[in-house]
Amino acid sequence: MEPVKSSSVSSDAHPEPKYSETATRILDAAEGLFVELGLEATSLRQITQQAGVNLAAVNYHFRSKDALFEAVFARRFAPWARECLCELDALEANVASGKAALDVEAVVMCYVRPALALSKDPSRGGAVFVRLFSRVLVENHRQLRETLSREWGHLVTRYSAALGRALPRLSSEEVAWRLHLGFSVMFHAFAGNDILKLFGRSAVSARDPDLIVKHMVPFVVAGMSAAANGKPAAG
Amino acid sequence: MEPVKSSSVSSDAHPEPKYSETATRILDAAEGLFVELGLEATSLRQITQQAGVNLAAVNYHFRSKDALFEAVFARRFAPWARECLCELDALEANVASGKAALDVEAVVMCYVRPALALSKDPSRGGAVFVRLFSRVLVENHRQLRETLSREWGHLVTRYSAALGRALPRLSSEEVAWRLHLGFSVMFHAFAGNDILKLFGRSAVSARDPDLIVKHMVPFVVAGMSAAANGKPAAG
DNA sequence: GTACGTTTAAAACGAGTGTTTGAGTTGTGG
DNA sequence: CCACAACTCAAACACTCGTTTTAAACGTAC
Repeated sequence: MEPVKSSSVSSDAHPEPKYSETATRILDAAEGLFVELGLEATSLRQITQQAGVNLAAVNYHFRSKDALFEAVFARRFAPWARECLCELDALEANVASGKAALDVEAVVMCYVRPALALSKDPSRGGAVFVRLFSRVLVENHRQLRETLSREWGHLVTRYSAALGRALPRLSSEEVAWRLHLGFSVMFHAFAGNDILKLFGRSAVSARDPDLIVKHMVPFVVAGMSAAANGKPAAG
Repeated sequence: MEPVKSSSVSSDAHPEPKYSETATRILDAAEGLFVELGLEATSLRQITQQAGVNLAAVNYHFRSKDALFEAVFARRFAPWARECLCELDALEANVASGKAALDVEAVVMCYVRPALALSKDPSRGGAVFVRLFSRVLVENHRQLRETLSREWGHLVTRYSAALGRALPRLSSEEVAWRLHLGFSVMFHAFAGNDILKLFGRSAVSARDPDLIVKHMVPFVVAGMSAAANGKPAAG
């Protein structure tokens, strides 16, 4: 009676849940509407109408609206997180074998490359998922806390360790701040959260992923590598 | 019959609308709930209950839920925008009279000082409003487009011109990108959007405004002042 | 006192929500 | 053929939403 899949983001090997065509259509429609209108403002009837399926199908394939939201998110998040980990593993392997230097830019690129690949691949959600991710961050959805915090926390720990090795003269507290600030830029830049635009047109075409990377990486690398407390803050 | 105030953010001089005590209590309650739950997820009944007023009062003092949201936002935004403009005016006056140098940090501080003052002043919404602002940015609320775009656009033009003078060797397109990226960090840092935390605990106590400024300003100044395309992006 | 504009109170309205039900339809294996 | 899943469908459920309506209380001027 109930085909409800287990909704862990990824437990061990590759428990990637396979969805039926109807379920996939629901996920696709929901993904687009959630990012455009928000979770609360999107009704199941809008989703099923856009997906061309019956209303009850969403409660059949998924358990509830909240569970659907979780599934929408988990479907995209897990592969992307795996890719980030692969980048970090590759970097550390290359550093260990002397084939690469562990500098700030190398760490930054371990995040930029998966985000760039994701942004350019519509079959994995493309930029839509990145925007959904940023909404989740700001809106603080409770239902994703447990699902996310474990995997995400692991990733953060890895990035933090790598950046700490790239910035050996900084205290661990300062490394944490650099990571916090640097990831803030990268994350919101990929999500297209253009504060300068704010409903108007911007001087910056902030939606082309390659352009974003081109201008963003030097900015982030310079910020992360800034001299420790070169100047007092409040002048 | 209808005490509905004009809801322009600020037309000319100081048309600061004065609200009755009931209306103020509604605004305060709505502000907190909107930022905590989001616009759609917050019901008028929650607002009026927390404010200790009757349900119909919100449709009497304001016209509708959307108009209330606009009023909540406008009440905080206008004074803050004025403060930003004052900072820019003061900087340019000091530069003109030779009392100050127009460097990147000076421009950054023209944004940081008002944001810091606002964050530390609960009587003007404090950090709550900054978080509301960031929700508005990400959620792309239609009802604020017209209200905001004019004033905000003016502010952006001023900051852009100032930064352009502080970075004379950069093209105007690159200046726009620096402004975009720098404001992204500052804005989300003040809003407390901690991507590293993401529901878990963070290594960074990202909610103390003074600490934020201390670590953020060197980061942003270094990023904005980075050498133009010092390194190719994708390796 | 009466009259009036202002503000609050409680109840009701119609529309839309997430969810459930139960019957109907398909496809596959014995 | 039948049985048994997997799945779809239309209708209904109980509920909450924003908004409106109606009546009542308040202060002030005549």
